[in-house]
Amino acid sequence: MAPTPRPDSPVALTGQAEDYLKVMYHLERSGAAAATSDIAAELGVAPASVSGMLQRLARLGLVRVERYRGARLAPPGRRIALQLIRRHRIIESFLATTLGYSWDDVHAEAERLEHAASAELVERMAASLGHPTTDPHGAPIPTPEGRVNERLLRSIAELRLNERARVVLMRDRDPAFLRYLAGVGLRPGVEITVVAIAPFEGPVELRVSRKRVSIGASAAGRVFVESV
Amino acid sequence: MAPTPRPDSPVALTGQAEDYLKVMYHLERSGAAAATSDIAAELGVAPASVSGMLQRLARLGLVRVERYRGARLAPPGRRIALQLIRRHRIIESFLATTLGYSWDDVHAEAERLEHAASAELVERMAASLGHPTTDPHGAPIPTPEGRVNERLLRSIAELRLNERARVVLMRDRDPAFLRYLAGVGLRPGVEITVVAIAPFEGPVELRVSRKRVSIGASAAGRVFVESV
DNA sequence: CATGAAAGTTAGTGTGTACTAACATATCAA
DNA sequence: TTGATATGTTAGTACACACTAACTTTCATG
Repeated sequence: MAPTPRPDSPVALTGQAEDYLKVMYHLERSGAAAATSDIAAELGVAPASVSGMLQRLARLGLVRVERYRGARLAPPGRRIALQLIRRHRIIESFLATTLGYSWDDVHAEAERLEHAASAELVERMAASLGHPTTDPHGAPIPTPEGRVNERLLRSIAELRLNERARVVLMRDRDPAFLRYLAGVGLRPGVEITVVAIAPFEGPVELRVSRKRVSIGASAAGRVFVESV
Repeated sequence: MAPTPRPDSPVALTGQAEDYLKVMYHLERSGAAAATSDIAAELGVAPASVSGMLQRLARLGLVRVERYRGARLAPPGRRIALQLIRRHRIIESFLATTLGYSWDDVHAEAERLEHAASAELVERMAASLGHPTTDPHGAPIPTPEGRVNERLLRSIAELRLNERARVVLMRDRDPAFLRYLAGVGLRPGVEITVVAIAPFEGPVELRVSRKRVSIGASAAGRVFVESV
């Protein structure tokens, strides 16, 4: 028996396979194909495992792999990823609203429940929340069919002076780097404003939740944001 | 990596292994050791698969197997089973109470969620329900530590005239038989009263939710009930 | 543009969980 | 007591998913 698929999923995927699709969706938001090593870092598995899974997903028509240069979601894979993201965001909202979870705690719980919850459960949760279209971080919740209107992703390095934006993801696998970013307040969901840009690939100065922060140009190139 | 265990489980078991323990718990309630074929029928797997899993669970100290004559839960296995049953019953109650599920629909959903929900989530649900000690069918909800006060299980054939009892489980693998029982109203949770007992292994007449039902002695021996 | 580092893939292996087919044990009935 | 039947186990296989080690491709840079 395959490991407990949900009854309503179109193609019966395991939770692991779903996670690969979700991670790929997030990685692709910055425009490029999802790199094997980025997927691996995001999921905490070895790159070799990613190669294997991508082949399985390609066989199912969910992703398109270009050997040695990353993979992109095929439309059916993208739909599944978006439905998973819908589940995730609605479950998070529900747990926080109805069960008094703090916003830091919901993520891990939602991460597991999103693979077990049926479409019906998610829709009941959505209904009890009044069918929200964004989660409390402002991230849009895809429709049940898997449509979203997500804004263009750019890196901080591409922003203009005084521009405001919301941090969406970090494109880096180094935990020390991620800790550094979190330490200065750069976490997904946070709003920033560009206060100054030094010339010649110099540092970018930001306002991050009322504090001034200066980060190097290369760090700025790895933190992705969307317009607000 | 092991397939996504919950962070709080004492021994990190997969959802499948947990299901075996749960089914064994229910089967053992009628006193005898759980038979390989009964576990197989309950889980919808081949008996050979059960033999294999029982060996793995025995290695973990969760069950004690007597070759060719069934298996029983060891105390740690029983504790895990009871915690799973707690999860299940609280999740069912929560879905029905808070999200408007009907009592027929909750089972399948809870069946999947019970493996994904953390102890914290279950306790939050329990708190929001006012820490119930029985589910709406009257079945007792084990404590978080895995204690219950379950009444003795007997078959309908062992009941006395006019005795009332609640159906708990059917000890049979034949789907046609199970359909027949469901057809006459004999389903887990239903209350029955013995109205007449024919002598010489004759049929037993019952009142099942306001209707009179007569079942054969051998069928009566396979439907297990608890006192109310 | 050659080359070495970084990134990706393949090969081989292990574990969990399932299956079927073949064999072993238990049990009931003659 | 001895079979026949029901029940249970082993052996061999498959698939999903992970790993490490070894190999290949890409790409940046001297």
